[in-house]
Amino acid sequence: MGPTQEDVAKRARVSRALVSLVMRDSPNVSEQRRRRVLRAAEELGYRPNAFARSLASKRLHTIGVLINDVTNPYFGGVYSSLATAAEAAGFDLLVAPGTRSADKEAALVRTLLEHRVAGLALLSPLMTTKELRSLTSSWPTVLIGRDAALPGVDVVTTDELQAARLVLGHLTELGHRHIVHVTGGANRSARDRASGYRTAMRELGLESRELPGAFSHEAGQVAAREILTMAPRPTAVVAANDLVAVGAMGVFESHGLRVPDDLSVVGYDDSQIARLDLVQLTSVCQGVDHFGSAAVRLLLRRIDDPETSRAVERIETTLVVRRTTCPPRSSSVVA
Amino acid sequence: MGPTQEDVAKRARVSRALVSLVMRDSPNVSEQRRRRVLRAAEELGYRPNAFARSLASKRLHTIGVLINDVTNPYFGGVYSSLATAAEAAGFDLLVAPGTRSADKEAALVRTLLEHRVAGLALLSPLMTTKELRSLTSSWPTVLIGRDAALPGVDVVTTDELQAARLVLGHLTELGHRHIVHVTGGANRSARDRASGYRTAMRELGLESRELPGAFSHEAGQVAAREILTMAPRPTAVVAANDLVAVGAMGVFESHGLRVPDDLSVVGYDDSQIARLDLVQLTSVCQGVDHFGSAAVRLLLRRIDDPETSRAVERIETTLVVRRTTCPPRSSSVVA
DNA sequence: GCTACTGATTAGAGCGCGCTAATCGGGTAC
DNA sequence: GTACCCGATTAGCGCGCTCTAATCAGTAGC
Repeated sequence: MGPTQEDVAKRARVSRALVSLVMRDSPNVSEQRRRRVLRAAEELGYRPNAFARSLASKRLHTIGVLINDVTNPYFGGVYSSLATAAEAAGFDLLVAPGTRSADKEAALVRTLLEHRVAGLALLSPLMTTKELRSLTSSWPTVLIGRDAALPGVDVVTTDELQAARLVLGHLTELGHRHIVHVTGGANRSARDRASGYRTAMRELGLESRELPGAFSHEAGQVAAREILTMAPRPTAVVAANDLVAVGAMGVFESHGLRVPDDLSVVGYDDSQIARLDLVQLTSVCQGVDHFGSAAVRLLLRRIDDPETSRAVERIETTLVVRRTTCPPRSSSVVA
Repeated sequence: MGPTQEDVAKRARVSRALVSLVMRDSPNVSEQRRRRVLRAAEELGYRPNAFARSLASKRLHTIGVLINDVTNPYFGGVYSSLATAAEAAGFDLLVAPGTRSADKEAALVRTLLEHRVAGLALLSPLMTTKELRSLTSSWPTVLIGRDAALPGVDVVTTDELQAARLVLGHLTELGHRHIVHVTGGANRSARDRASGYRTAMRELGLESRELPGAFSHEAGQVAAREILTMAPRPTAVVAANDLVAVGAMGVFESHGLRVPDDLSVVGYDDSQIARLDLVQLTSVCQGVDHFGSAAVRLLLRRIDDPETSRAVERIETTLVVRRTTCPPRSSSVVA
C-alpha cells in the first residue's frame, strides 16, 4: 500500500509526529529536520493518504459535484469553471455523473455524502424541491443553474429576466413584434427562462406565446414545424438553448425559409455549436466562467458558517449577436 | 459530523461490531437484529463514512479518472460509459478535471493517487510516455483513447486502421481518389489516426496527403483555406474530428463550394454536431459506449492480478453516412 | 546554582470503520 | 447432568493520519 509516515519517520530517524508536521508545512520545524524528512519522503516515494488525513482532521478538502448530464457541453463549461475555482481554494472535486434521470440523482448525492464532502454543488438537478430539501438539509449546498427556495441553500444562476430583456430588446430594436419562445420543458430551469421571457414581453407591451419543448435538437424541430403552421407567422424565435435553435433552423431551411431573412432565431448558451461558421447563431452567453467562482465562494462561506442567510447570485448574461438575427422582412422599423 | 456506527449501536442496544456486520450485509446476522439495527440507522440518518471504511478495509471502491478536456463532449461520452460500467462493478469515480495542459496532468494524477484510488483511467492524456511511465508504474492503469507501449498498462482505444479503411473504403467506392487528411496535431492520438489513414491509403494504392491541424474548429478553417489553394483540388477531406470537418465546411461554403457536390467531407466522433439537421456530417462513430466497459474490465483484471500481461483492446468503429459524402463531380466511378 | 521561558520534538489519544478471534447461548447427543 | 457444537454476538486491535499536551534542550536572568 505504499509507505506511510511511520516509514518516513524511521528512515529520517525522527518521530512520526514530526513527519506529520513537515507534511502540513508547520512553521515550527527546524530547517535541518524539514530537509531530512522531505528527503526521506522523496526517497521512499511517500504520498499522503487522503483518507487517513480527512478521517483524522475532519476538515475535508473535497466538494461533491452532481452533474445532471455529462455529455452536455454546457455542463462541461460550468464544471470547468468550478474546477478552477475549487483548485484555487485548495479543494478537490468528487463528481457524480448524472444521467438525466431524477430518481438516480438521490443515490448519487448519497454517495457524495458518504465521502463526507465538505459541501455539495448541484448542477441543474432535476429532482423535486422536496427531495432536494431532505438531501441537503444538513449539508452546505449550492445550487447552480436552478433556483429553489430552500433555507440554507445558496443559489448561483443565470439572471433570466435580464437575459430575456437583452434578447427581446435586441429583437424589438430590430423591429420584431411577434416573437415566440420555445421552452425547455417543465423543469425548473426551463420554467424560469420562460418566465423571464413572459415578463420581459409584458414590459414591452407585447403578447407572449410559448411552445412547449425540451433542451434538445429534436424539440427544436418539432417546435419549428408547429411554428410553420402559425398564421400570422412569427418573425422571431427565442429558443430555450442553442440545440433547440439549431434544430428549428434546420427545419426552417428545409422548408425554404431563410434565417435570418424570413425568421430571426436566438439561442441560449453561446455554445460551440452557436459559434460554428456554418451556424453563427445569435446566442445568450451565460457567463458560465463566473458560476464556478461564485459557487465556490458561497460554499466556503456556508461551510464556514452554516447558519448564514441564504444568498442568491444571479449572473449577468451578455448577448452575442451573430448572423441569425436581422430586421423582419416586410416591415419597417417602427420607432 | 453525523452519526457513527457507535451511535447506531447504542440506539439499537447492540455492539458496534454487529452494526458493522449489518452494514456489510453479512449473512450471519439474525433477521431480528438486522431489522433493529437498520431501523436505528434510519432513525439517526446514519451514513457510512467512506474514508474510514477504506482506511480500515484497504479495499477501495474508487477509480480515478483523468479527463483531458471536460468541455469536449467526446470525453463526456466516454466518461458516461465509464461511469455506467464502474457503477455496475460497484465502483465510484473520482474525477480530475483536465485542462488541456500536459504539465498540470501530473499534479492531477498525483491527487488521484493520494486518494488511494484502486485504479486509474486516463482519457487521452497529453503527457509524455516517460511521465506516464513514472506516474503509473506501480498502479493499475488503463489508458483510453491513447496508445503507449508501457508494460503493465492496458489500453482501450479506437481501431484507427479499421476506421480509416472504413472511411476510405466508402470514399473510394464513391469514386474518390484524391483524398486528403487534416490531422489533429502532433499528439499521440492524432498521430495514430493519421497513421491509420496513411496505411489504408497505401493499401488502396493511393497517394496520401496530410495537412497539419488540431482538434478544433479553427484548425479546420485554416486547413480548408490551404485546401482551396491546392491544384488539382482534392475531391474528399478526412478531418481529424467533427469540429475540424465543420470548420472546413464553413470555409468551403463561404467560397462558393458546395458540400458534398464539390467536395466530400468526413469527420470523426459522430458527435451531436455531426447529427445536426443543418450539418448532417458523415462521421466515424467510435463506439464510445464500449470504451467504458472494456476499460473497467481491464482495470478490474489488473487490480486483481497486477502482473497480468498488457492488453490492448481496439474498439471497432462504424461509419455513419449522412449527407456530406457523394461521388466526386466530374468523374465517373472507375471500377 | 535555580527558575523561567522559548522553540523544537515527541508521546499518545483518537477519527470511524473492518476484521480476526474470542465469547456467548441454546440446542443435541449421550 | 455433562460434553459438544454451531450460529450469533462482541471485544478489541489496527488502518494512517491529525492534533493536543507533554517533554526536551537551550538560553536568559538573577
